[in-house]
Amino acid sequence: MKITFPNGDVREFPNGITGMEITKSISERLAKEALGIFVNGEKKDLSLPIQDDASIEIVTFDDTRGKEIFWHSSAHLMAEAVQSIYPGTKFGVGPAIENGFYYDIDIPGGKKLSIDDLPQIEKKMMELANASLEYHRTDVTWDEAIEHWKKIGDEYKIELLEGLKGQEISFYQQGNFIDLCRGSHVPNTSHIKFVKLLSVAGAYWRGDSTRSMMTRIYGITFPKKKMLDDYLTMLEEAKKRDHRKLGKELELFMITPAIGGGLPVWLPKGTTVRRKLESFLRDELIKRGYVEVITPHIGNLNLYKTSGHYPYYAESQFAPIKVDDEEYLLKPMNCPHHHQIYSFKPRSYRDLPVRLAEFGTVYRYEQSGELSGLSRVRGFTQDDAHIYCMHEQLKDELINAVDLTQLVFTTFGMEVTTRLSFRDKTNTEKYAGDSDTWDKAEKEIKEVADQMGLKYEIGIGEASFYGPKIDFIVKDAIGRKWQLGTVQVDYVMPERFGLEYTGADNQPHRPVIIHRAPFGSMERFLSILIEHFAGNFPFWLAPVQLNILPIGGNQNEFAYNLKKSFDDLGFRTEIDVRNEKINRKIAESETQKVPYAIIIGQKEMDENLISLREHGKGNIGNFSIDDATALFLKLNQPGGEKENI
RNA sequence: GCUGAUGUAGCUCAGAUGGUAGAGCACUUCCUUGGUAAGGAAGAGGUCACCGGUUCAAUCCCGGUCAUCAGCUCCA
Repeated sequence: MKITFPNGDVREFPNGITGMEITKSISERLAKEALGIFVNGEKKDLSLPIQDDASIEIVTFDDTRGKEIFWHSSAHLMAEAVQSIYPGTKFGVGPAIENGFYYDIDIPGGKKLSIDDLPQIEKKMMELANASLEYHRTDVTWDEAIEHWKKIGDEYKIELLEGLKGQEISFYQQGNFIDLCRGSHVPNTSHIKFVKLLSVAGAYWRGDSTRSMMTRIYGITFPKKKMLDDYLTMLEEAKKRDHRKLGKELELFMITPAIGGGLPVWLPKGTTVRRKLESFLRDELIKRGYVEVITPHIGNLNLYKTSGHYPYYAESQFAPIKVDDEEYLLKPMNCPHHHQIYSFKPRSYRDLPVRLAEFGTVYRYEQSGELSGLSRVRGFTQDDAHIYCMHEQLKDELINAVDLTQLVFTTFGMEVTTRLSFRDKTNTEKYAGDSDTWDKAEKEIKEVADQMGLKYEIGIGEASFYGPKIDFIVKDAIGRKWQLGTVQVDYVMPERFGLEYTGADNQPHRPVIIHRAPFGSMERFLSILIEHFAGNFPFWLAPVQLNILPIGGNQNEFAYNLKKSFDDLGFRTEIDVRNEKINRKIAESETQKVPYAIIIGQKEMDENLISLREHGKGNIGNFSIDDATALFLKLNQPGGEKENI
């Protein structure tokens, strides 16, 4: 039979040869490192005989698909270790994930693991790995399978099997551990050389909060020690970027139970950064024909009944406030207020689009377990806007809104993924509006995305209740994904609020609304931005831009005059005239991540120069005050740091 | 909200089997006037998260609350 390799080579092999035998014929080294084989694109075990002409691809740990097989096998290995330490443990699911694997387990007697139990499991895993146990596949009938798991009494596996009726069923066994599994797996456990179990946490069975809580163990394994060490170092480095840590160290924000969990308070330095972001965006809004509005933090409950938000999200809102005979809600979003502004006066087709923008603070009662730094909070400010337009204008407006969002991400050099968030058609309860309108809106969004050449994934069930969205998603320092920017199409609210404009035909028409927020939430955006820059803000955003450090008392007057001239130009300048050595002043300036330290000694005074020290770089030499000022002025523009200096 | 863990000085963390606690940094004062990442000394600073219970005695043991962390669920 003919076997085709990824590079196009075709070689002849006897029928029934296994993947491993082919691998060995290529090289001993590859045979050692091979973890799996793709036969005609299908993932298979290397031990499986190949019967017919096929194209094959052998994967190692260098390949993402190889890692997936490796970590999936590691999950089985961990399960075996757990089973041997805690006999009678029942197993849920144990897949490979982006970085490593997990297994959901249920230990008899309701025992819950803690992080202290993990080293013991790791040790057992290494023991089993060293025993070089083969992963052996057995194809079974559904009846055989169900009988096996009933005998063991693992209701989780039984439930999984119920969903697999009529499909091919296979077991995998290594050592004493048998699992219901589709495969494939690495040849034997000896490939798994280094293991680190990272955390243990609860996880609902089948992700359903009404069902039992299992124990989930997260872990990662590698074939080489250096890989594990590098990964752990990377985790450590990531922790240093954590915005909650940097927020404290750089005095950007605080969260205190004295005010309330999930209610961040912006300290002076954090406020500076936030205001700079706001004015950056405000400048863009003006260029793009938005007008700014301001609306109150609370609104009559009836507004939210009209919009439908109140019934949809009653659980996650702060309780209404009763005043006299009326009830008010801390506003959970800005839209209904903006709709009132739209309705303030009759609108003509000539007025459209109307683009109302507001940095609007909203309050949502998020579940306590969800609160996290600035990323998930109960009070936050959206860079919100609502665009009311005619249907003919919709696509252009969507393009403009997406373009603005992209400008934000490119300005900061952030990596984003784009998701078209569509409804889940099977969940009719969740969505307002009729199905045809939804189809139309989703089609329009997709057309815009395609027209703009966006690379996107489609998220079924991710739409909001009133319409589909284009969402922009980024990862934080420790790899968690967060939605930032969003652009949404809404045919529902114009209907509910009876919004109208008079057309050229002198007849009333319904506008379409675009909800959009390029940053999303200022809080969440800042959290990502802090981590993105690891606290090293570009000059134009830095809370303190220039730190003037006189070497001795004789230079203080010169330094103060210098500070004043920089202050007058609008730079954020600090001066350190403490009776301290210059090394200490520099060290503290570096720790605070101030972009430039300006060092003034007798030499500089004599020559009327300043010595510049760039954060993270060190001394960059002496400059005339004019040259330095020109540099700072250039850097003070958004994106200015990207120009070569 | 759920599972598990954690909560000691402004920050980062030690600590004792139950007898009211300690370091480094920061802070205050004094000495040091210094050239590109932390000079020296002294001092001050704590209801050991909060509320109950057990005990002669609780920061430590038990229960509850709040907050934080990891994850699950949720996210207009």
